Amino acid sequence: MKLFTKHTDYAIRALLELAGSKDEFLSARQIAKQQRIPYQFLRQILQGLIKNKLVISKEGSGGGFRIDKDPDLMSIVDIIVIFQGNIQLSDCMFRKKLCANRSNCVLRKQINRIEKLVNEEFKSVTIGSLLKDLKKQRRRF
Amino acid sequence: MKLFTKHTDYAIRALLELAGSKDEFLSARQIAKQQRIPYQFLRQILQGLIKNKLVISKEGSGGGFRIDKDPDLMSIVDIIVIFQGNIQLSDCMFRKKLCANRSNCVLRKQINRIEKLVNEEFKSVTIGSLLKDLKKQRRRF
DNA sequence: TATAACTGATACTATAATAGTAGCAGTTAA
DNA sequence: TTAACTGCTACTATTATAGTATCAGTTATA
Ligand code: FES
Ligand code: FES
Repeated sequence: MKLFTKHTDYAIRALLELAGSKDEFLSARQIAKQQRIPYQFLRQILQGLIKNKLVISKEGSGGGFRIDKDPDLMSIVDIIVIFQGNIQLSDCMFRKKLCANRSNCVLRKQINRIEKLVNEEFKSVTIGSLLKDLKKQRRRF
Repeated sequence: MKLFTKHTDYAIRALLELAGSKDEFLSARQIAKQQRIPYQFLRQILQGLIKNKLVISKEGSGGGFRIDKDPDLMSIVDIIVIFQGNIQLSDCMFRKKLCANRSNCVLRKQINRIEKLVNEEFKSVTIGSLLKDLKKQRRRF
């Protein structure tokens, strides 16, 4: 099971990179190289971040991307939602037709409970907090 | 994202069915009909449950399956593990090669933390507890 | 003792989700 | 003018999940 797809994974790395050099524009090429993300794939992802106003871009030579929201307010959940939709641990409700045996579905409420928990937990993990951890880690080693 | 695949989903339903008629042998055909699970698919799943000693089988005419472990000790996690392996919210550690940029991987410890939480929570949900919920529900409606 | 109702085992196919690639059009700095 | 960029979007590859099909062997029962 995957809570993070590569889209999300790479988006987080890219945002960490961007949050780390706040006022500069970094090109997709630079980020891809730094984080070893496939270039064209990263570009798709950056488009997603643009659309959701987490970053802004500058076109043309010397252009690139810059973060456009306080990293402390940018949670992992926000990013997951952009690329994978809402966090759901199981999606039977989402497939238009309901559970085959809906009356049996006592499981659903348990799933929902735990889903909520996961959401809460990941909401508190932000690009800002990760960046802080990252800096701490680098200082130590 | 899927915490439960169909394997797990159907396994839980089948076990609920079996736990509900503890001492009888139910055939795959019966369970499939009752829970509207594709017959051959269900048979695969039951084989998995046999291998892991959650149920026993009786061959031949009049044969079938019977639960073989206290439902209260049979947690959802046990079942997930059989069909999907350990609960992991993200699997980059599992793909033999490590994160492209491992030094950036402050995310990992957060994921692990929340993974642990999910595990704990689902451990407390058992076939026994679900069956109890189910009976309560049926009484009410 | 024939047969219908079963399980054991396993190979196969179909579908959908994820991951990654390619390429053209337009923008901008130098 | 050109090289370094982004915007956009169609395409392909790979993998995971879901589901099907079959054959061999077992057992109750008429
Ligand atoms: S409503 Fe889906 S597990 Fe039931
Ligand atoms: S070790 Fe994988 S998210 Fe990093």
